[in-house]
Amino acid sequence: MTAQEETLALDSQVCFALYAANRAVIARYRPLLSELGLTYPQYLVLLVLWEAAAASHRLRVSDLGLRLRLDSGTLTPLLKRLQERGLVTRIREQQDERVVMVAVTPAGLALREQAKAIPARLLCATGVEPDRLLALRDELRSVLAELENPEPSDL
Amino acid sequence: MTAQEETLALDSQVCFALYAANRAVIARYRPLLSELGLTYPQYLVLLVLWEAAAASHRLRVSDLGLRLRLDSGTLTPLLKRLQERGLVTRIREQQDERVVMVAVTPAGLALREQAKAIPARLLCATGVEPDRLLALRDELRSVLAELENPEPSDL
DNA sequence: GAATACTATATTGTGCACAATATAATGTTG
DNA sequence: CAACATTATATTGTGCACAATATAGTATTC
Repeated sequence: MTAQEETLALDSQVCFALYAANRAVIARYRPLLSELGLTYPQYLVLLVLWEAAAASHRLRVSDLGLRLRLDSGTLTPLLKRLQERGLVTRIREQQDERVVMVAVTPAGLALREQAKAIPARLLCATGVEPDRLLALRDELRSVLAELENPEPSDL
Repeated sequence: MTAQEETLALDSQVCFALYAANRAVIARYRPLLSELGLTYPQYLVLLVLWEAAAASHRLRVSDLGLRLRLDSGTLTPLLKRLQERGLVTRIREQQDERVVMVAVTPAGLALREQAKAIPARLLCATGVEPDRLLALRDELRSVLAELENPEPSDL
């Protein structure tokens, strides 16, 4: 196998490890989130909204998108589903009617109490050491930052 | 912030780092794969099929699924699209007609020549050090293996 | 060897992701 | 202030993921 062929081997690729690990994590979350009637992306959206509510920060759809790296094509229907369930409000601004503010309702905030136990339950169920996870998170963040740079500076 | 609330902060979660990094990697692949008319999952499928062809191994749909952790609901339509483009064949076995064998066509194999340059081009474009990527890959694999265990052994 | 269980793939339906475009409001410029 | 550009969200269309179910072929058991 040549060097270039070797790099095309599935198992040698970081990208596949990332792809598979991401889906495996989501699969582990699924039964726990299903108890709350939430999907994984909905849960991530609520994490941001819960934080904003705790800090009394108002959030626009685009703020959510920046934070989660998702666009309106993903967020609009997702938020509508959460709204239909009475978990969030979507209110168009009066000063600037292009803007839609998103916030959790009391019912949405109440879900947070049930969600609190999820990270610990997951950690417990999978048995991965917390220190390794923290190190992995930091490394992923660092790689993410490099990937989001338009180009490497030294070219 | 209590310890349980802290674990609910978006930025403290490994899961989000994994989710965001995975999509960032795919976004980096997208323009390169688009030159070949491929999506990222289609590329992963072809990686496996190219390897199988090189090793003269015959692959069933379920073999692909095991390798990529995808089920027929994902693979069947994806493979049909590749088949429509003349890149793969899907042939039902005569001995056991429940089984469908998948293989690349000559046109599909030809795509491999163009795909060979992709990993190097990506590495170059992102400027992440190869050693860090290898370490990250190994750590992700290890976590994946633990996640795919039904339960931790020490409970 | 007919009833039953099992296996492999396909189909259907829901919910993301994301590109492309549309809509509508706001800013800007001559 | 009218033409134009810009901004923010929504809509449409395609392609995954995955649960649930269907279909159809194979193996087993009495």
